[in-house]
Amino acid sequence: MSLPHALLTSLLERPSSGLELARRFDRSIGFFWSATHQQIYRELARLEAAGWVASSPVVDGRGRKRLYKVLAKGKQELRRWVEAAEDPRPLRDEMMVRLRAEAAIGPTRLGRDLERRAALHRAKLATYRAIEARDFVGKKLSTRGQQLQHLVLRTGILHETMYLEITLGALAILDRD
Amino acid sequence: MSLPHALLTSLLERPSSGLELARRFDRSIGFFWSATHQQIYRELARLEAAGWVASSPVVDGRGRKRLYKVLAKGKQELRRWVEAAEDPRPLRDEMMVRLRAEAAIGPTRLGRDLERRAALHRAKLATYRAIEARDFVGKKLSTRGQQLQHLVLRTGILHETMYLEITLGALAILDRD
DNA sequence: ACAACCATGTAAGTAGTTACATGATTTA
DNA sequence: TAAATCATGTAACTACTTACATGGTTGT
Repeated sequence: MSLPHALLTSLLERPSSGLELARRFDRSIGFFWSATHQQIYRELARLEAAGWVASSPVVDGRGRKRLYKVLAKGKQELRRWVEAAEDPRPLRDEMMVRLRAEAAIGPTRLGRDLERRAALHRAKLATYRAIEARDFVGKKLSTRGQQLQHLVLRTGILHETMYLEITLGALAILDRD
Repeated sequence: MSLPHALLTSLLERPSSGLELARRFDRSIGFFWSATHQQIYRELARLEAAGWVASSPVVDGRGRKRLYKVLAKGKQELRRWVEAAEDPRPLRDEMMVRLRAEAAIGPTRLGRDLERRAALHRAKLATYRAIEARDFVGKKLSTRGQQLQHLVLRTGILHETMYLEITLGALAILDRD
């Protein structure tokens, strides 16, 4: 159950409205834990009911806009969750299932989709590298927080690099026929 | 929606009962798409209702045991699914959320759980490497199917190697204080 | 006035998890 | 005959997705 804690983290970094959170999720934290605006609104209501955040209407904002802030109880809960032991969720990779299926019934036209996906991996990689160049390259004496944020970004880069290689490896095997 | 197709693949490799499938899922395909026996029984009933598999009672087996086989329509559906274009599911990594939270509110005792997880990654890695040594090392002239299966296994090895490194990297940052 | 956008939400459905239930067969 | 194991299921719940609804604000 990471979404409530992802929201708490994001709100600690900057108090926001639901839609602002949804938009920030399309970048930063959302790269590792995505959520739609429906999920976010529902979860914000739960966080408020639990006494972890408080909201107030924004007077100069449009319509029903509300600003959410983390309360002390919310920060406590976030700390509890960060320190709690939890097993990693088992790997779920649909493409591995497709590759085993192709091994059983192939040859198929799986290659077309693999090429499309290679392009997607390259695009994500370019995005991550641009963020790294902008925020982290050439800056020394970084704080603990910055080093951790850099590590998270490098995880994304390694992940995409690895899956790009796997995709190209699969294409090489399929093209051999 | 990969579970029905993972089951079709596994049943193509060998016709089985629900429990046998559940057990095979703890090894092989289950490394990439895990499922409990409850899910598997429910899904087998759906596959049969859709006319993709057929089942018959096993006379010498115990109790209500049934053997499931893939029908021609099921094989067709599997081929359709393998060839269909589908975007990769967005990355979901709870630990990345925890690392960002720790960057915001740290220091915490996250390190204890990171060490526990490093051990889990090492154990998975040892399992995968043992399978690789048993099934793939030193065998040449492998078929297309064997090459694909090896690629799937190597993906698992790369994945665990990478997350082990990330975990150790996070520990190095946290231990600096 | 009207389109485009901002902001929050409801409703319905699917996938997956957790806990429990049932009966049959083998083994000690 | 009791315990362990095999085999299949039901029930209740949570997380997530997809489609749609509602009303306010800004720009033309």
